[in-house]
Amino acid sequence: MIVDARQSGESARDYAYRILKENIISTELKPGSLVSENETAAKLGLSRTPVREAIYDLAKVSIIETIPQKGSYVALIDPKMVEEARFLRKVLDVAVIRLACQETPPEILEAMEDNIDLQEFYLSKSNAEKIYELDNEFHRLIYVAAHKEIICELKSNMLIHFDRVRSLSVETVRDMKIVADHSGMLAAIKEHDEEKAAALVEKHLSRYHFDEELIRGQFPEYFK
Amino acid sequence: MIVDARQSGESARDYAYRILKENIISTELKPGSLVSENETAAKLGLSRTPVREAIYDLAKVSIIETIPQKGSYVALIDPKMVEEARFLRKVLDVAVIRLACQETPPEILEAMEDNIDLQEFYLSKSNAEKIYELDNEFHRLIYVAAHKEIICELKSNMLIHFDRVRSLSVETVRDMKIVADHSGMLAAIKEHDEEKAAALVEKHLSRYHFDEELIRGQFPEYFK
DNA sequence: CTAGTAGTACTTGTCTACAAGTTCATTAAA
DNA sequence: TTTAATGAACTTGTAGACAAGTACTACTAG
Repeated sequence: MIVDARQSGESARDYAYRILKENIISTELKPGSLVSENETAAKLGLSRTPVREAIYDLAKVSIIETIPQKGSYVALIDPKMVEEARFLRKVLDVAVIRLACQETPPEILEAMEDNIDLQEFYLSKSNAEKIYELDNEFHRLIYVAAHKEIICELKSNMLIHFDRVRSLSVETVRDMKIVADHSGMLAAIKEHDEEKAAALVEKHLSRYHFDEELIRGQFPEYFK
Repeated sequence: MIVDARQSGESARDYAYRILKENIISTELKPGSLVSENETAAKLGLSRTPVREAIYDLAKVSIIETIPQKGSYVALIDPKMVEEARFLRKVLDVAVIRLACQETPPEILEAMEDNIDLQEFYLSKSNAEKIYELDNEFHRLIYVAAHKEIICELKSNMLIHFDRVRSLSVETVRDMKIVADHSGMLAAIKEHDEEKAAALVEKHLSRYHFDEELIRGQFPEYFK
């Protein structure tokens, strides 16, 4: 497990959650592997309690399976679960961008513009990790514009299933297109064009296609 | 706080979660009131650990607010949060019933029929509580038909905001209509009529209108 | 009488110990 | 050799103690 330092102001629970989530998405913690509360606590320099709470959070969206008195395991990749995550994202993203088209405060529009500028900057630097972060933040801004922050939070937990298979896919020229998609979405929001925005979101999400057969061929032992 | 007995097979955490949720929805635990981990643990005959976990779950959907070293409080009724819950329910219910219209296994259709029969039975007995349970179960069956069980679970957590204001509203002749709505939905699913089903869901949800001004007038101190 | 301070009684955050169950390897008996 | 029993080493579930911070009360000094 890759453990980077605890950020200042981060509670033990949040720290454990962040590290576990990162390691599950990157499959540094392999699907099916045991995540012991004690072992994790030792690695993070914490006690069991906050680690346990973080594991429980992850278990709530079925990305970790806890069997009483036996152990907590990173869930195998379950195409049904990936589909649930994809579905949730699509349905909510479309519904929320429609709201954002109706009204988005100028300061959010500015934040979106700044975000896209940064995306283009890191695109020129080929910094995929930064683009990933900015991508998430851009979509979160749409939820903020629609006053749906809690829903955004719920969605992001479920998205772990999605992000994990995404991290297993070899993607090359995708970043350029997604930055362009974001520009299009911002334009649609400014123009109050719901239909255009909704169509863009659908197209955008289709870029994160999950080629199950390909990944299953490469990592058959990761699948349910 | 009203505490009924722990069900067999129910973990301490689930028990604490269930009791807290019921008391928050019924406003037996009043908005703004303190929910002490120690006090709750004592009342339920548990230790702090499972109670703490339950409180944390509720805090994740902002129905409880925990202030470090100060206390955990039942959230005041926040119209924004009620709206987020209503929005989540509407968007997901519509999307999911569309899927169910495409294909629903016969055993689920049977379960839906049985459920509606029971609703009609309890309607004749004027048993509102049983109808409430069957209502929830009916909608859950739609999610099962669409293979979206986890999403249903996520939704139900958020719905606490919605159910709480619902429990504050005096509703009289609503039950008859909602049972009829359910029959209509089942028919639409059988006929694979997505548009009809979606329209019915929208109409159905409009019956749970939240008359903010009325409730605010009655319980101003419950509001944010 | 007022202002400030110390103390008390709470709160949550974290840690540690113990209870109870599972798994697996080792050992002894058939 | 095979099989069954036993115990050790794990796991999570729960409980309770301590740390640290907040709020309020009562007392003391001016």
